[in-house]
Amino acid sequence: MESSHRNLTQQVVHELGKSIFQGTYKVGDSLPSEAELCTRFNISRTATREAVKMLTAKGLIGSRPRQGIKVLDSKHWNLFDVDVLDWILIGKPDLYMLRSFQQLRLAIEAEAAFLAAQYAQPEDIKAIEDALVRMKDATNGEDDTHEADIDFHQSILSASQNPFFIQLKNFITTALKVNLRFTNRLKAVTLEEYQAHVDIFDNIKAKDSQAAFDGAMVTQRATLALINEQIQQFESKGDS
Amino acid sequence: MESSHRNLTQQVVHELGKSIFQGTYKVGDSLPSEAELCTRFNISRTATREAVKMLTAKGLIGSRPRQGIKVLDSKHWNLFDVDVLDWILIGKPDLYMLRSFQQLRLAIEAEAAFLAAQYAQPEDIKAIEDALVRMKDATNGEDDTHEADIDFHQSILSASQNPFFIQLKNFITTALKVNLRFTNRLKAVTLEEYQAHVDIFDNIKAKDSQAAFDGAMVTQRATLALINEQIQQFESKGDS
DNA sequence: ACAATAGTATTTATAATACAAATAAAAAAA
DNA sequence: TTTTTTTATTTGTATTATAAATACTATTGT
Repeated sequence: MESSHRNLTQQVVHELGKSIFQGTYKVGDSLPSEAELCTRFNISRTATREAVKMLTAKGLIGSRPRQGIKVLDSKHWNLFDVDVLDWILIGKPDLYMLRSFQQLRLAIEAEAAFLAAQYAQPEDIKAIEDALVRMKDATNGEDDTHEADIDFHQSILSASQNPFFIQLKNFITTALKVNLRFTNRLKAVTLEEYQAHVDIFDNIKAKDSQAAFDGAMVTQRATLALINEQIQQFESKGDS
Repeated sequence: MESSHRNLTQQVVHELGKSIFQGTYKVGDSLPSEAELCTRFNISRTATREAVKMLTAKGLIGSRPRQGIKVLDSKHWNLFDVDVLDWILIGKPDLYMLRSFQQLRLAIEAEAAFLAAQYAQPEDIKAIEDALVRMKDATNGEDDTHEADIDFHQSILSASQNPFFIQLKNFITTALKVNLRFTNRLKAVTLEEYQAHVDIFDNIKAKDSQAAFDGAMVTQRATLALINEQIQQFESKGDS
């Protein structure tokens, strides 16, 4: 039995949300009617309707009398919602989705580094440094590389002191997880990658915002280039 | 009577959402209990609960038995939700909020221009150009400057072909509106500003992504610098 | 045959009531 | 004082009933 710590309504929200991103219900499709959802999940109309309302609030579906419940066009989806990002991940994103993540990551993380260099407080610097230490330890197998990596990027966003960048922690975290799916290296980050992180940190600590920006940008563009190569490879294979 | 085209639940969502961003209920505060909300809005528990669930889905509030309904910490708020952005605007954002908007705008719009140069389809180019024409007309008072400006920025985001950038249209639109609040120029954009837009468009059309990026970045950094000046002025005035 | 109209059926929207579950606060016991 | 038990309050879920919206059907008139 999964996620029984959540209440009924939230479980249904999760199930339906997953279904949408797994393609069970596509854009424009009708979901089962309230009545049918009740019987299918064996719950009351109250719980069903509340679940529907929550998905409505996240921009995934819309409901009108007689017309039923329909999946809205994806332009309405709140892609930066924590739950939605979870469902994207569960829905097994493809290479194109990975690229979309990386394209926005690049934009956000470079400027976040810039702002961190300007506005980071001592405790922010410490948080970044801590994550960095754990990354180094991880290269020796002493810690989880991936978690430390996530913490590193998250603490830079925090250091920006900007609520919008901070809210994008969810997005960046999911982006890193998607990335991991494709690169699926069994072990630590390379020393080269680690050094790039250190360089960015040094520039943030030194309050050299432009250097921090440039450093992050170079790293991110490199990652994006790799993804584009993979896509090109994939597409030429498909053409033959 | 306002917003009577929406159904009851959504009206309550709007009222409560507004209240939170207007400071009626602050982070950590309890909202009135379900029972009290029912009497206050003169609606059934059904409608009340559905409204609460929608705000919960947007990350604004949380509810637990006996503890009641509380405003969550702002780090949980879905700041990129259309409704939330509306409420931010209604809540009369200050200079610091304006800066936060601008900081993220800068990151997004520069890279969006970069991607637009790479991936824009003919119809995207046309949409950008159309907006540009309407902006020029607006300098002669023939059209609404602000709307044309919004369309210009939105169509660049569309041209990126990236769902995440496209979802950020709401954010950019709100950012532009917040900006307008502070600069509150009665009339058109200056010719200088207009020319900057044209330059970016030309580079996108010429598929020179780096130039498009640089052009957008310069413009955005200039805007940010202006805001920072205003903040500095404001802060020095407050110190005296 | 076609168009406008009226009627019907289906689905969501709202209301009202009842009870269950969680939990904070108070009372009792150790 | 500390722990346990009880109690009261609030949200969570279920059920039933009715209203409102609207797609579909039948009817009517031309």
